[in-house]
Amino acid sequence: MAKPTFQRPKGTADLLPDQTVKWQHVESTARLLFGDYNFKEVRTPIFENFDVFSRSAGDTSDVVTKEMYDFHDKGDRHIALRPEGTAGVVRAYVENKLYGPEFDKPYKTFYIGPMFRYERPQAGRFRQFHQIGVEAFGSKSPALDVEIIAMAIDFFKTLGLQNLKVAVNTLGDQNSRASYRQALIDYLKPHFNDLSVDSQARLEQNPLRVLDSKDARDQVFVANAPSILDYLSPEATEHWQQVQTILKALNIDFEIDATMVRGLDYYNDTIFEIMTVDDHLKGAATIAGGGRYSGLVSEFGGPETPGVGFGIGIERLISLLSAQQVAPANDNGLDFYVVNIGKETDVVATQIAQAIRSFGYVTERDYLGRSAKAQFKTADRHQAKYVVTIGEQELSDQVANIKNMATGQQQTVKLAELYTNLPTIVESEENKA
RNA sequence: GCGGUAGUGGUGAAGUGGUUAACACACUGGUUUGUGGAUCCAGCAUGCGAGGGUUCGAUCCCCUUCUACCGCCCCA
Repeated sequence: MAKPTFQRPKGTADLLPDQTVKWQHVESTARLLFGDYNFKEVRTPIFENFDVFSRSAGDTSDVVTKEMYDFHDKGDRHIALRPEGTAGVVRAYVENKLYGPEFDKPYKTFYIGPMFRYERPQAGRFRQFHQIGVEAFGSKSPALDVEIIAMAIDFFKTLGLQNLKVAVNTLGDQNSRASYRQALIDYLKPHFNDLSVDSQARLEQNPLRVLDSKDARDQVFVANAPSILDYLSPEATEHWQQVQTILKALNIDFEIDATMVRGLDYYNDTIFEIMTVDDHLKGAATIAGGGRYSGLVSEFGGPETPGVGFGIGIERLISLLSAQQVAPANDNGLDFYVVNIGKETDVVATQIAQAIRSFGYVTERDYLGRSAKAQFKTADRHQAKYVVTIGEQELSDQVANIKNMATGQQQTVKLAELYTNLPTIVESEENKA
């Protein structure tokens, strides 16, 4: 019998050091930049009561009906791994009474962490994936919508991304949306039999989704479908106009995509997506999506409070970064490598390595008792700038050799000197070069 | 949930129903015993995702399963 082998769960990934540098870069950039916009980080549980998500995302959304990663725990509680970040943050906002008068409005926050959806993995899609998301509660200002879009773009530009497209649309307020919904149904009903099977179902549950269809049969009708823009209430129109005015004032390139619909049911008014026009990601071109919502906070028992936010897919973002070759490379160059020869020098080798590290130099040594030649090869492979060599003779003389790997020159220094004055020695070496 | 392609060592990969599973890279050791990037030499898969089956015999044929990749749905 072979030993049982273990594989990571379907749709998950192990991120190894050459990947984690990129992740750290993305995350630290987000923390820095979002901080500039005065957004503060929150960390909420990665699992919640199932109802937190089913209540917020909408019962007809695919996320709830088929993609929820849920289970019953030992206390028979119905738990779900979060499929997106907004619901948990809203829950926390209400539970911690962050709508209280002592908190700033809008309450601006961001989060970074794993999300889970039970679906078939494929390009840019995983069962555990990660999002950087932001939410701002308590203001209906269109300026906030735009600021959030601007912040996302700022973030991508800071990372060095190019070829991005910003698509914006409005869903209108509750009334606009309801009347548009009816208009759409009235328009599509006569063509029911010519629609794709998927769209026939969508027409019943969420007719706006038909607009999003990629099926050629549907697109024929979508092209001539009534536009949401013609059904906006005066308030919704004003909000929408103001969003565009500010976007233009900030010189943000955007296009209005009247057929854009977002997957989660809670959105209204402004929605947007940022996607790449690189064909690298193809089916996963959208790297950020978000919009304005209302009703969520009250749904969780808080006061009626508007919100705006977006989510960025970190996997997709990093894959784009790599494709556009703006991802940071892993730098595993060493400052020092300690070569020790003979078993007797094993203890002092560690003492030397520790002393060098205490000055802040990246230091490695050999732990396998290998030959001097082998140790030098390793030092070279790791591009060590200096190699410190110590053998039995040096040990009894209380000295060590420091070799500058670039020049090949080697000098002998007293151990006491190395322990106390290494930076000075290094400095004089660097001045020579 | 549906459809398609694939699965050989650390990596890239060749391969065939039948004795020792090419080649390359990487790695390790050596080229007179304490010093690096070159050359040369040597070592490195009882194993061909897993489990069954067919067969005298299977990495190569069949079934199941797992996983990855691609597409649909949907989405980050």
